[in-house]
Amino acid sequence: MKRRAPEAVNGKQRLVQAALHLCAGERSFSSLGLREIAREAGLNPNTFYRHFRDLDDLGLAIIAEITDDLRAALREIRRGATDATDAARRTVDYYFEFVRRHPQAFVIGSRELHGDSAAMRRALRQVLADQAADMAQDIRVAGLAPGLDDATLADVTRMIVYQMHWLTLEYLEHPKRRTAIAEHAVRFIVMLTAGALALHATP
Amino acid sequence: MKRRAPEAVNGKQRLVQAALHLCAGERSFSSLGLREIAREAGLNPNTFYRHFRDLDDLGLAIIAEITDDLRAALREIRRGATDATDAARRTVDYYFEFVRRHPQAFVIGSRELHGDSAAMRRALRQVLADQAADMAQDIRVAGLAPGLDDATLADVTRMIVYQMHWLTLEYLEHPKRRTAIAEHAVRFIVMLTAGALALHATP
DNA sequence: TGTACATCAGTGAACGCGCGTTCACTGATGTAC
DNA sequence: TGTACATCAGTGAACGCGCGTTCACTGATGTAC
Repeated sequence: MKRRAPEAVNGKQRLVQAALHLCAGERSFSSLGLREIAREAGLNPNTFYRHFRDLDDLGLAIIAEITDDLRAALREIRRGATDATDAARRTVDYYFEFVRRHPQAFVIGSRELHGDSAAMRRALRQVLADQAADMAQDIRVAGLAPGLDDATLADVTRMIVYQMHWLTLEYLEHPKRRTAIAEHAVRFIVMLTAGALALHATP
Repeated sequence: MKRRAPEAVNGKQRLVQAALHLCAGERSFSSLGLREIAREAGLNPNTFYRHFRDLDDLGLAIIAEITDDLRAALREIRRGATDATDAARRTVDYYFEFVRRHPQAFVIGSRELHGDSAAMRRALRQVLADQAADMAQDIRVAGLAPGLDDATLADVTRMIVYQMHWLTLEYLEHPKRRTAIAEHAVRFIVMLTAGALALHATP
C-alpha cells in the first residue's frame, strides 16, 4: 500500500485507533509497544515515527483529543441546572453518555492516571484538577451550595472528581450494572454535598 | 556467594525487598522485569525461579504479606471507638501510620489496582471489598450510624475505601502535605456519613 | 498548461539489546541409619 | 559419632524472540514558475 488510497484513512488516525483498540480489553496503554500498535494498524513500524515522537506523544494526543470537548460540554450542562440534585443528575448522566461514546479513551485515561508514563500521569491529573475547579466555579456561580466556604467547596469537588474516576472504570467494566452505577454516583454527590452543608454552612 | 552466609538474608526476602525498592520511585510493579529484580537483589536471574513461579506470584506475595496485618489492626481500632467522628479519626490515623511503615507496599498496591496484571488487580479489589465489608460490619456492631439501612451503609463504606485509595497515593507522594491529607480524609468520612444520615436515616 | 522540485507518508532491511526461560551443574545443610 | 544420601538455594552459559531505532529508498501529492 504505497499509494495514498482515498478510502484508506489517515495513517495517524489508524495508529490512534489501533492503540485504542488494543486497550479496549484489559491491556494498559503503557504496556503497548510501538511495533505492536503499528502491526495492529497494518503499518510498518517505522511509519509510527512519521506521526509521533514516541509512545507518550501518542498517549497525550489521545487525552487531548477528548478532554476539551468533555470539559466544555460539562460546563454547559451545569450552567443550566436549577438545584444541586438536578445538577448532579444531569452532569452524571451526560458524563456517562460521553464515557459510552468514547469507552476506550476513558479506560486508558483512568488506568494511566496511576500508570507508568510520567507525562500521561501529569496530563491526566491536570485534567482532573481542571474538572474539579470548573465544578467548584459552576456551583458557586449558579448558587447551588449557598453558604459553603471556598475551601470546603474545593474539597468537595475534588472528592467528587476522584470518586468519578473509580466509577468510570466500574461503569466500563460492568455494562449490566450501568444504571446502578450512575445512580450510585448521583447518591454520592448528593450525600457529600448534604454532609458538607450540614457541617460547614454559614447561616 | 555460594555459601549460605549467616548474614545474608533469605534470597526470597531479598527479591521481595528488591522489587519494593525498585517501585519506591515512580515505577509500577508490572513494569519490572524478572532479570531487573534479580539484578537489584544481587542474585542470578535463575534464582528467581527457586522462589516464585513468575512475577505475578511475587506481586501476590507482597500483597498477602501486608493485608492481613492491616485488616486485623483496623478492626481492632474501630471496635474501641465511641462515636463516628472518633472512629474516623482513629482509623485514619492508624491507617496512615501503617502506610508510613510500609510505603512501598502501599504504592505498589495503589498503582496495581488498575495495573496490567489481572491476578494482582483481582487480589487488590478483593482487599478493598473486604475492607469495606469490615467497616460496614464494625459500624453496625458499634452502633455508630444508627438508623442507616444496610444498602446505604454498604454504599458509604465502599465510597470511603475508594477515596482512601486515592488519598494513600497522595499521602505517599507529598510528604509535606501529610497532615492536611489525613485531615482531608477525616473530613471526607464525616461529611459523607453526615450526608447519609441526613438523607437516609429512618427515625 | 507543463514541468521541475519539495514535501511527506510510507516501505523493508538491519542493528544491538535486554528479556524470560531452560539446562546442567555446585556445594552447603538436614536427615536416616 | 560417622557416613551416605536427599534437598535445596544458588550459579553460568546459552536459546530464541520481540523490541525500539536507524538507514536509505519510493512514489504520490502539492506548489512555483
